[in-house]
Amino acid sequence: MNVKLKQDSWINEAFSALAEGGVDSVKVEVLAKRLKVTKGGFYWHFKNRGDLLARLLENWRDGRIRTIAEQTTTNQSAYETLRFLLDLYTGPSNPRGSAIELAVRDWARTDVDAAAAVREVDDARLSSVAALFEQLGLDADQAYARAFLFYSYIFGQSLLHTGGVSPNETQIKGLCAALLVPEAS
Amino acid sequence: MNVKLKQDSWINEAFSALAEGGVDSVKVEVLAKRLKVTKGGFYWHFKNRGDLLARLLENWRDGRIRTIAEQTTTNQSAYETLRFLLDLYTGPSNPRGSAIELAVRDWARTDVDAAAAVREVDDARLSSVAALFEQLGLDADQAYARAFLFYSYIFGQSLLHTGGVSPNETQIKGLCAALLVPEAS
DNA sequence: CTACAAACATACGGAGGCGTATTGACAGCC
DNA sequence: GGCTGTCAATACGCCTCCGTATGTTTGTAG
Repeated sequence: MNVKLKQDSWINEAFSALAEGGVDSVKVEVLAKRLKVTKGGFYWHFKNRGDLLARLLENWRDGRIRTIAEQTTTNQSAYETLRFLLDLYTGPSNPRGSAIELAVRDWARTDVDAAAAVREVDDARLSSVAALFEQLGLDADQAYARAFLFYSYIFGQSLLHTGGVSPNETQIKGLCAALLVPEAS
Repeated sequence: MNVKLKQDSWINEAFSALAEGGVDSVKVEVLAKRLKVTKGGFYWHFKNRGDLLARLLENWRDGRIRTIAEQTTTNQSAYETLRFLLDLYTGPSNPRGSAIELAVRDWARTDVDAAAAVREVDDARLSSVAALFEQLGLDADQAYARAFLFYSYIFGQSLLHTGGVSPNETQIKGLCAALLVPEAS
């Protein structure tokens, strides 16, 4: 109960640190200072730093898988759902979430557990979105390819740092959306 | 001369560390150990650690901009050039280069200089590839949108960790390529 | 052979990080 | 009021890393 709350406050602060500076900046003593406590209690809630990181990973993985499941089991049309997802992850919707996403993916480059979590999340997302594309009449391979491009584009938004070269941004987004999501049949 | 060589060996080793573990793992004493020397000489070649990192950034930026310029000023058709680039960055062509790319982009999340370098590289790449799409008959906005998707897809290859859900991979790549690069007019 | 500069070695101080051990504070309950 | 479990404070040892200061070698020009 209350234990869970205190644990969660550590985890929450750890996610913030993860978002701001990657795994390497998730440091016990830094988190303690931010929570206005010393690290004395940390080792009550967690076995060690690795334990915290493992919980971070579980937490992130489960949340992402649950979210994509919720977002794709609406009673809207597949077309509308796809458009909705694209709009959702294409704006400055959730900077913290995007930062965590990128941090975890970078983490996955050097940690097998993180890589496994990312793989599970990606599989869930790709199959969910591919299912939506299949509802638009595409065969399995076509749908999977679209889903892959779909998520690539979303990550591209966070990853590509474009300066002034970009023309009117909203128009570009519209063109990309039109290329990714075929018109409703 | 020889000075440059010794410096470059530090820089080269630093790039390897960057590829393997991100900026935070570019550590003076670790590099020294790998180079079978002590850190005594490091501070002869570089002012401090930040100096090394700045040189890494310049080095990466210049190399990437030069490379994309070379790869897009061929005497092949725009269509063939686009296909070539897609094949090049879609296989396991250059794991080290891809790792450095991702590491720098993660670095850019917390460092303004890194962000500036990434921005310059992205602008160069996007405008170069957009020019190719324009040669295929697309207008400026359409070409830019295609270029954005083009690079998003390339990064998606490195970023999305897909497990067994993916069907035959080469077929998917072909479908993505067909969606990204329109047939020659 | 000498002299000087380039490059590395050695040794130090300081900071920040992890993990442990011990003690202290503050519940709720009997 | 005492007991016990929960959580935090304090203090310690150890390690890694940065940066500096100072020696030590090596190459090479004169």
